[in-house]
Parts: sequence; structure tokens; C-alpha cells
Amino acid sequence: MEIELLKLNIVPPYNFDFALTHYNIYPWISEEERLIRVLRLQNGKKYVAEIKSLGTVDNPKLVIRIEPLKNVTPQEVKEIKETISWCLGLKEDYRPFYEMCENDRVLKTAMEARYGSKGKSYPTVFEAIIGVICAQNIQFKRLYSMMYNLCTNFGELLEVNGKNYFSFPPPESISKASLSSLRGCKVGYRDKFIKGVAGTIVKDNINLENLKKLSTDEAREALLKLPGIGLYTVNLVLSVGLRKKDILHLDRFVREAMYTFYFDGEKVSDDMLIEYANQHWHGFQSLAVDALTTNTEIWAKKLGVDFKFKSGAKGK
DNA sequence: TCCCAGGGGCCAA
DNA sequence: TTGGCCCATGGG
Repeated sequence: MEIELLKLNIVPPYNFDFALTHYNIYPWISEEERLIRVLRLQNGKKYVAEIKSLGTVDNPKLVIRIEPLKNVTPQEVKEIKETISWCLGLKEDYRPFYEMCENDRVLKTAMEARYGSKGKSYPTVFEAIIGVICAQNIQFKRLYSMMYNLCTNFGELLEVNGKNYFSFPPPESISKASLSSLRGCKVGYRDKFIKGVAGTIVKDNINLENLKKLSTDEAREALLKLPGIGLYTVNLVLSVGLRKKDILHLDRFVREAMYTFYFDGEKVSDDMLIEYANQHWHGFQSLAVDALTTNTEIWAKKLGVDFKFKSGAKGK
């Protein structure tokens, strides 16, 4: 079955090629010009969705193919469409952000090579939380292997056309897993955070998706109660899990980028970084930070800067 | 071998 | 409130 998403449902510009080549953290897979992943619907059914582009950046058109084909209901089709749209940010209007970049030489340079790209979000808040916890205190490329290991060990297997695909494991599976088996996924000391979050959700019967309806501050307050979620994690979850834009997460990479490009290399306080972002990128802080931390070492050269950190946007 | 990485929790002062 | 330490694991 093919589901079409036309310009009507995609706010241009939309750069699908960027999505194909950046931040493909498992269960996202990029293969032969197609973006693939398992989606687990609210009714528990699982589908493999394959997305390909038949359009252009300015006149986008995407086609989603789903498997298996048996007994697909219209309601399921609707949910798949909405989930993909959410993950790829298809309805997000980035034009005001691009306008803002016109006045910022650094952001302008950073966005030039990725015109029309929109940040990829996790389909569920739970997956976002685990993803960001895995990203703590490592170099980003390790995140890709941690997430792959979690899916292949605890996700649900779906076989389509002789190929194996794994879903992202639901909280129930992770909460039942032993700490040692989680550690077998090479997540290190994060094992107890991962199990702790999953366990809390199951025990207290929390529906994390409801957080999407809350304000940034309300959602932040709720997320901070979960184990292993501190300031960095909560802000990054708000931005990649809930698509909040008025959010700044500070980590070593963001700090280094801001020192380098906006403070002449001087290590200033976090308060100054936050103030700078609020003043200059108001309402688009998370998009600015995404631009600053993606392929940084590449576009920095155009500004005559040899940036020492390597962006993990392209994975392994 | 040693050091540190896109943090968080904990425990002294 | 703040600072220092530890926590796994992989790569330079």
C-alpha cells in the first residue's frame, strides 16, 4: 500500500535528502534513497514504513509504503501518516527561522548546505528519553550502536520480504530486562537510568505522549522527576521529543560551538550563553543549536575556522 | 597506558 | 548552592 504526502501536507522547503543522510539512529534505517523504520501503533500493531521522495525541495512529495499489507484499517493509515509527518517535521514552517538566519553569518553558513532540512524527531517521548540518556557523556557515534543494541535485544522483530526489522522496545520490555542484559547493550552505567525510566512509566502507568499537550515548563517539570534526567537531558528531550523550539540544551559540543563562533573562543558562563541565545535566537533556540552542532567541522571551514569537535550527525 | 567524551547523582562543605 | 568524585565504554 502506498500513502502519498503531497505539498498540501508538507510545508516547503523540505529537504528529504538531508533526512536520508543525517541522524539515522536505529530503528531509523537509510537504504537506497529510502528511509525505513518500524512503527508501533497505539493498538499495538507494527508496520515497516518505507519513505521515499518523488518531489523536490520546493515542491515536495513523499510516498510511504507499508508492510505487511493485510487488514490495514483507514485509522491505522491515518496514524502512520501523522507519525511520519511528526517525525520528519513535515508541517513545521521553518521559513521564519531561515529569515532569522539571514542576519546571523554563522547560522546562515551552517544552513546553506542543508537548505530545507527539518529536524528529525523521535516518534515517542519514551524513545526520545532513552535516546538522549544514551547520548550522555559519550561521543555521539556511540549513541548509534547503543540504540541499535537496545532494539535488536529488546525490540519486537518484524520480518518483511525476508528481512528482519526491529521496533524500538516499549517501556514494558525494558522494565522487565535485567540490568546485566541492558549492560550487554553497551550502555554502561546508563543501565539503571534506562531501566529506571521504563520501570517508573510502567509502575505509575504514565502516558508520556500527554506531555506533548503541555507547555514547555510543565513538560520540563514532569520529565525532571524521572531518573537519569537532568538539565541537559530534559532540554534535549523537549526539543527532539516534543518539538519545542524555545529550548536551549547546553552540552560540551554546544558550549564549544558558541564559544568559538560567538564569543571569540572565550569560555563564558552558561548564563551568558543562555542570555545570548534568548536575545538573538528567540523562539528558535533549538533550531539554532541544531544548526551549530550538525556538520560543524565542515561548514566551519567556510568561516575560516578549524573546529576541533566532529559532529555525530552522520553516525558511524 | 592514559585521557576524555554532546551528564547525572550523590555527598561534603 | 557549589564542587568534586564516580559511574562504563570506546576511541584517540
